[in-house]
Amino acid sequence: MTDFNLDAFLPYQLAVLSARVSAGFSRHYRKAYGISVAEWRVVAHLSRGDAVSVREIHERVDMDKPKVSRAASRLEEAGYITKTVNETDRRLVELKLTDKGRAMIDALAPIAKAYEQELVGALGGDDGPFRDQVRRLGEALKPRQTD
Amino acid sequence: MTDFNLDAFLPYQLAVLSARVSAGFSRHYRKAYGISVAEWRVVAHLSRGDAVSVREIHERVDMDKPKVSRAASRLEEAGYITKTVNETDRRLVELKLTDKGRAMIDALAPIAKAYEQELVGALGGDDGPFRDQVRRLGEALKPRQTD
DNA sequence: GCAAGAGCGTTGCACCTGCAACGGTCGAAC
DNA sequence: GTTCGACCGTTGCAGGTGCAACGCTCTTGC
Repeated sequence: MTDFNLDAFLPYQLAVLSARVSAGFSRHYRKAYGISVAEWRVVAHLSRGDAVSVREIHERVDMDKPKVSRAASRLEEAGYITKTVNETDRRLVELKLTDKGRAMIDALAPIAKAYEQELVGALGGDDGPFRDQVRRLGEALKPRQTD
Repeated sequence: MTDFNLDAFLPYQLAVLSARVSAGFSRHYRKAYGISVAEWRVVAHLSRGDAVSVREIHERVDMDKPKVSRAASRLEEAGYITKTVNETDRRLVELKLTDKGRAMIDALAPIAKAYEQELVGALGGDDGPFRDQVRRLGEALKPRQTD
């Protein structure tokens, strides 16, 4: 009889860890700004400053197009970003932070850094090897087959 | 002006990694058995053999009660488990694998082990330190505060 | 025995997500 | 200039999720 120990199963451990980490951080912006994880990702990506298309975010952040599109719509409705049609290519929609959105990211960025430092502390202070392995695993799984 | 680099943000990296790892594994059972991640977790937890209540799974696996309840209902409908009321405490529902469910976990367990070995390989062969840190981080975030 | 409170699992509801399909726009070939 | 194909973003739809509230059952105290 198979006795499978879920607790020791790496995919499960990672899922639980990731959910806790995300929940721990999202509590910092969920209440204060009313945005979700998906919306946070879009805003964070826009913090670089230049206008970005939906497709670009879809490729850089790992979210599918509809998810980005809806997150952007919610952010626009909340006044954090603007959506304007690119006049040289009217298929593209340019997303851009408003002043309100900029203020939000300015407030959240240090909180994010601090939260990350908490995590690093929990790791024992040296996060280098851990991050390397996270990145290595992510790379190994990036494409799409194995089936 | 804040320039937040999402790619280097640990919570983001973990979320992406976890999603990829889960997707990579779920492809092994999604098509073959038509079950979701939540259902997989319930079945895996039931593989120990004894009947288990919804509440016990809710506590052990990190899923809230409604999620466990619905996953169990789907599994029952698919014929993988049975749900019976505990006669000594009629508030409790005992979940138990059917022969069909047992056959599924017997088939999936080696696949899960093999998949895990793939991940270990991608880590460079020595997964000990990585698992330690995953566990340590998970422990640090287990309770409920930071606010 | 009975009432109040706590525990367990389910259900309602609003929201989000994944996938496929769609309309609008651009570029290439003729 | 037209037509065909590709691309971009949005929308429909079915299904899953989180949270709160509910019904049923057990326990506790009287």
